[in-house]
Amino acid sequence: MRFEKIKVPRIADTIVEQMERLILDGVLKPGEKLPVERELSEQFNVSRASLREAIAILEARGLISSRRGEGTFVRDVMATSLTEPLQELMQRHRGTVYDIIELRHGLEAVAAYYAAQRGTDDDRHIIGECFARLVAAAESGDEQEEGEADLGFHMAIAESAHNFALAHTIRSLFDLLRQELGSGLGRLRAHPEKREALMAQHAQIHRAIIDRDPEAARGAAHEHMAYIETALRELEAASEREAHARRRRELLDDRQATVGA
Amino acid sequence: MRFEKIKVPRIADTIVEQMERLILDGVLKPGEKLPVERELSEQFNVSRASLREAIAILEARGLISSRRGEGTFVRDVMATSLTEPLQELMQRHRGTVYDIIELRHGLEAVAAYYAAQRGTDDDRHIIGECFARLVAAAESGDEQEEGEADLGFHMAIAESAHNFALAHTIRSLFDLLRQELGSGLGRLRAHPEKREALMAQHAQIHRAIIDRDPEAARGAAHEHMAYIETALRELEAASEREAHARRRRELLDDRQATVGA
DNA sequence: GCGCAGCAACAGGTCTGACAATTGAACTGT
DNA sequence: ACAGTTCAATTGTCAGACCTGTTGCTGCGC
Repeated sequence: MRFEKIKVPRIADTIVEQMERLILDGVLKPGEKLPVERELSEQFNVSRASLREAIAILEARGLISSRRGEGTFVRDVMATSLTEPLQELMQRHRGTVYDIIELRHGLEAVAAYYAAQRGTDDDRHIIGECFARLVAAAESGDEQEEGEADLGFHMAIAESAHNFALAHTIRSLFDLLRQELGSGLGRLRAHPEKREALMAQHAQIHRAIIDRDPEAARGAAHEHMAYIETALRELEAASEREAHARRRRELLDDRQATVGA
Repeated sequence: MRFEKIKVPRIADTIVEQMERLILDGVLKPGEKLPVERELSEQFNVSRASLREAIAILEARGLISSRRGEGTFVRDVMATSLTEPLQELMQRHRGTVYDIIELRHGLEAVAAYYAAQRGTDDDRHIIGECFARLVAAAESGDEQEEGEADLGFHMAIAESAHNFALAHTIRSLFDLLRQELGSGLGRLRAHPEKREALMAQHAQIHRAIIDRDPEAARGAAHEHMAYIETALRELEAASEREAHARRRRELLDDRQATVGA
């Protein structure tokens, strides 16, 4: 006979559940101030330590926010993105995106190599169609469509390598990068000369695979990813400089205003 | 004049950030048991209450999980997105082992390259120790130990590449291969000349990384994996031929027996 | 009345030490 | 060898204290 293992929920979790319910049901409205911790712990009949753990969890989920000296407040719960833990982790730590791009760098090169080596006629046909879609999207100027077509093109290559594990891994990397990379690549494509460089690289990869030239395909994929990596880094550095300059200008304006007055 | 509001981060948040970093960097490996709370709070020089809030947050984010009476453990954040579907895939399709080896082929080359390029002194020291362990295991003749030491050596290289995505992907591949590949590599090492070839390749990779020669490291890793791939395929073909010959002989024996009777 | 310094109450943040509940392993008697 | 018991380890919970930032009041001088 099988019995469920008895679970003894922690007090903090129970409190979190209750308060989550209250917030989601709208009993606790956004912006509202919660009772003070000491009072709450009395109402729940738990120690303040347990209550504080519950608050820490709720704050981690973005449902409430507490400020020392002021109190604890209910936040707007619009952003209840139920993303995977890893994605949240990546958003909090800058630089992890480059780790993934770097990994993709290596994998794309391998995928292009094998796609050129053992892709079938069907594979090449599909890759050709994806490439045509990418070109069309680029000419139409539809940002969204272009991004999707880009991913589709690379995915078609990965599939053509005829390696389950490789295709699967590349696909998961895409999933991880979809939001992060989307905006970055969008800004990248805003520069005409960079946009053309990307398209030229895509064409080169396409050509090499159609020509069944594994080495050339690998080289082209390598160049493509290297270009993306450095271009994104430059972009980030540029926007950083911009922010810095803006801060300086604001400071200067303030000073002049003071002198003028 | 505009000044940034000075922020006083809570202790718990600081701890969370540090531990997340450790998990990303692979210092805290999936499944690993953390030090007990009292010891941790001592190391961080904070009270146990603050540490527990940090733990509660990390648990809410799905990065760790703690069980009363047992301890606190690091969860596998990559598992959901990388390993899980791959495992199903492997069980459904036979012969995907070579796909995975091929994938590993590409990953190991990249890992060796970056390990040589940006491995720290500590990293090289660890790799050296793992290599020594591997050599010792090979001389002692302990099959089990040699297999583990082999994986440990490669894992040390992967971690020295300082790319969390790469390290975690290779780790999950090892988990997949551990059962499947163990026997294959064991039979491979049964042949003295192949065993020596593998060891020579390991030594070459080791040397290249210690010498900080990325290209050489990548080349050595490439050769190593290519050798394993072809050797395993030959081994399989050989045992296939053997089985075929045996079937033929059995068939022949049966016929003779029939004639005799 | 107005502006301001100082002060006090308040609220979250941290620390300490203790005890409770649970688990896994060591131990012990048979 | 095995079943049952004990025990140490570890997280969970509690109570109380003190620290630190925030708010707003109060009283003073003008």
